[in-house]
Order: sequence, then structure tokens, then C-alpha cells
Amino acid sequence: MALHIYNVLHREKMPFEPLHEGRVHIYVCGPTVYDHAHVGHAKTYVSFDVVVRYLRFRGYDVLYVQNLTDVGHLLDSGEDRILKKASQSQALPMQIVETYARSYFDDMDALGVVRPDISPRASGHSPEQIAMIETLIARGDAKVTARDNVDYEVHRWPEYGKLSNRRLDEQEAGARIDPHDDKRRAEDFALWKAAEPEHIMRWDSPWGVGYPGWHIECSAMAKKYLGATFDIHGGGVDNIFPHNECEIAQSEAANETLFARFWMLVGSLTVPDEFGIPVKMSKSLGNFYTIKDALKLYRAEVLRTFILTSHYRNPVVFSEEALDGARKGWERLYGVVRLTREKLRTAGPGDGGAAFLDVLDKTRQKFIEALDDDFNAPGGIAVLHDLTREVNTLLNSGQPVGRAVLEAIDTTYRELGGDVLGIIPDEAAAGGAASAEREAGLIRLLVDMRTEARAARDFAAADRIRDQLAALGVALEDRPDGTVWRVS
RNA sequence: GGCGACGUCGCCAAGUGGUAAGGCAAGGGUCUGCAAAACCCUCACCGUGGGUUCGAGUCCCACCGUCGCCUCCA
Repeated sequence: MALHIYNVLHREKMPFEPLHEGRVHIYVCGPTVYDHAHVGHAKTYVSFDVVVRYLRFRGYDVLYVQNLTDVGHLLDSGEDRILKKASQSQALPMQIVETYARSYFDDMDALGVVRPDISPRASGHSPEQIAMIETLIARGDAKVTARDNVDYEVHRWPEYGKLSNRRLDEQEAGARIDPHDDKRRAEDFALWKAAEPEHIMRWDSPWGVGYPGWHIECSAMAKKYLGATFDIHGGGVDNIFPHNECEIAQSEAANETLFARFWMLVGSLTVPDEFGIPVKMSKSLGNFYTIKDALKLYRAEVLRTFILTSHYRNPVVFSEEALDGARKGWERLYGVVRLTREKLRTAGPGDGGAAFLDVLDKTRQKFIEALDDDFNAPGGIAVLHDLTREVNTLLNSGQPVGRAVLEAIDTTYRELGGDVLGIIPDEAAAGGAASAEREAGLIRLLVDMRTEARAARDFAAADRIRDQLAALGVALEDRPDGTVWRVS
């Protein structure tokens, strides 16, 4: 059973073989950097983070491109999002872009999302955008309008609608036409827009000073870094129409070849409203959670666990109960890793418990089986929970477990839970700094003192140490073979 | 109105034809100085009604309910 991916383009799971052997080219629509990222962004980018991590785990050489949209993404009113924010905060547009691009990377770093190999900005690619538009004009697929806009003429592309499964005659026509536009058909979209005097983000073009349309940016950048045809295009489902559909139309027309071979779209994240009905986040409803907000309440691994316990294609409701459930489930997984590492500190060199290596092999097989099935992360987490029961049983059994087996257990969690899913921290990340070492030493000293008190049946002193440590967020567990501690 | 998706135990959730993974919660036990953690046991006729099939949560139809998109959105 090889890797299968649900391809939105064909609405079915298909076996995945990259275009170039051993190498996967993937493009994911990045955010428009005009505000702090919210938990919906976290769902999308954590999902693709696991896709990329898993492809690498499977041995593929992955080239991952995720753009930053910093121009041309307009609001209903026709205003550019970046420009509007800039005028509101009395800053230059590129200050806004810089501020929120940094904020975005900070958030992604905090969530343990591996950075894309290339994070191209739309504003830096006007030569590529213009070249593509010129090709489309030469082909007769795009027209320069009387106002020096360039519009893509959708009726020229017979396959328009193949991704989102829409046909033009089914759409409500003319719902929104910008008064500054002079396009002839409502479904046509802008490749290039002439800049009004107040539009200070502007570039020279053969059609005068202007700026690119949102859709052409992704087409131009994907082609530049990944080629005309590449393996996977990702994004959130909410962009399937019009954005992704327009990308396909203009790219396949201009390049005269297939654009992305596989389309992977992530289900939306909603938030319960006052009646508990899931709705999209919006600032006006007061249900807008930034990643920074969420990270104050839950650690990154817990947020990732929450996101990854449902399949990436499904919609998810961001609720406190679900988050708390994810937290407890994660604590169970991390608890056994902590226990394993604690035992490793003092373990003897023998190979006791070697029969357990077979369990680890089977775990790895089942995990791969799950992830091979369209990146079924929930299935992968369930496999880790099954392993966790077995490891707990082993470590509580009293039989001697040698260093080799403990290391193999740790490696299994490190690779599957850490490298692929990003929910099991490294020892170092959990506190490898000098101060953390000192703290651990102090805690061990207190634990030893308590052990002596218990041996002397001085339970008052023992409980005092335990209670004080608990108040500081350090939980103790007395096990047959000694006391272990963990930071809660 | 059109397009798409979803409805599985109190909660979250996997499962695209062969008698329902996993986590949380709950109840009962084991262990423990007491705890905590862990382990064991218990806990689902898969929205409703039809149909196809030897056999359906899984396929088809209808209905009910929910969500998303229809040129702002990851």
C-alpha cells in the first residue's frame, strides 16, 4: 500500500507518485499579512506541516513553497487590505507587511511549524506576473480595458470550474461589480489593475502603473519556483472559488499544460456562537482567536494535537471541551515519553525487554499505514495511544528493561510523534538550558529528601514537599521503583 | 436558488461492503502510607425512511438537521 492522497480535482483518493522521482514540489497559499494570524490559519498550516514532514519522513526530497500575499488582495469595497491597515495605523504599507509577516513567522515557529523552503512575496514578483499576463493577452485570453486594467476572460477557458465544480451559468451573475471596473462580464477577474493616485503600492507595466490581481500572484510564484506543472497545491477550502479556480484557468492557459497534479484543501475551522452553533470567526462577532491568544491557554503541542485529532479535510469546531480533551490525551502521550526518558537516565546497558522491539516495529507499520491513507493523522495518534498502553504496562511490570529497548521506545515517539506529528517535544526543547538543568537538579534533591522522609514514615514532611512542589507546578508520582516528577 | 460537505457512545473522533479504532468523561477493581499516574473490566443496533447486495456506518434515492462556498477570507 503506497501513499494515497485525496485529490480534490478528481474528488477521489489517488495513489501518489511525484512528477520527478523522489522529489515533491508543493505550493500552499499563504496568508495575506495585514493582521495577526488566527487559529484557522493554525489549522491549515499545521495540517500542511504534517504533510511536508511526513513526505520527508517517507524519504521524499520536498520543495515547499508558501507565499505571503502583500499586495492586491482586495476587500469588498475595492480597497487593498494592506493599504487600508496602513492608513488606519498611519504606517507605510511595507511596514504593515513586515510587522505581520514577522508576527506570522513567530506564530508558526511557536507552533512548531517547519518553515517553508521559500516564502516568496507577491510584491517581489511583478516581472513574472507581467510576463504571464502578456502571454495571456497574446493568446487572446485576456484584454486590456479602457481603464488600463487587464481582465482574464473566463469564457475563453472551457475547463473553468473543474476544481470547484461550478458552471458559470449557475452562478448569480453581477452580484458585485466594482464601480472602478469596466469589465464586460461579471465572472471575469482582474490580472492587473491600474493604480489610482492614492494607491501607493504600484509598479510599472506595459499597461501603465498598477498592481497585480490576487490570483495571478500565486500562479506566477508557483511557476517560478516549482515549474509549470508540479505535484501538490494546497490551501483552505474557502479559497477553492474563486481563487484556486482562477489560478488553474490562467496558469493552464498561459503555460499550455496542467497546473497542479494534486489539490489538497483543508476544512475550515469554526467557533461556536452564543448558541453553540459553529460559525466562522469574525471580529464583529467577538469570536476571533489569534494564535497568540490560543498559545496563552494551551501549549503548542496541545493545539497541534487538537488540530490533528480530526482529519485535515474535515471542518473542526474550536471549543473549550474539545481543546481540554486534546490536552488530556496529549498529557497521556507525553507522560509515557517522560517516564521513558526518566528511566533512561539510570538504565543499565542490558537488552532486557527485547521482545518489545517487535511491538515497536508493528507500531511503526501501523502508523505508516494510517498516514499513507491521505495523511490520516487521527489514525496515527490512535496508534501512538495503543503503543502508550503497551509501554506503560511494560514499564510498570517490574521486569528489567535495558537501555537498548528504552532508547528504541524513545526513538519511536521521537520520530513518529515528534518528527512527523510535532506533538512530542525533544528533551532539549523541554528545557535544555543551564537554568533548566539546575532546576531539575534541585527538584531531584527535594524528591530524594522526600523519599528519605517516607522511608522514615515521616509523612508530614513528605507531604509538605509534595504539596509545595505541586503548588509550583511540579507533580510527583510514587512508583514501585522510585519517584518521578513532571512539570505540569 | 446553485455548488460542495457533514450528521458514528455524554463530548471529541477514525472508519469508502464482511458483524464499530483511539482519546476525554463516567462506573467498578488492582496498586499506593495517603495521593497521583498507570493497568484491568464495563460503556454504540452508526440522523430518519426506503432500495441495491449473500452481507451496508460504508453504495443508491428521499426526507430531516447542520456547516461552507457562490468573486473579501487559511
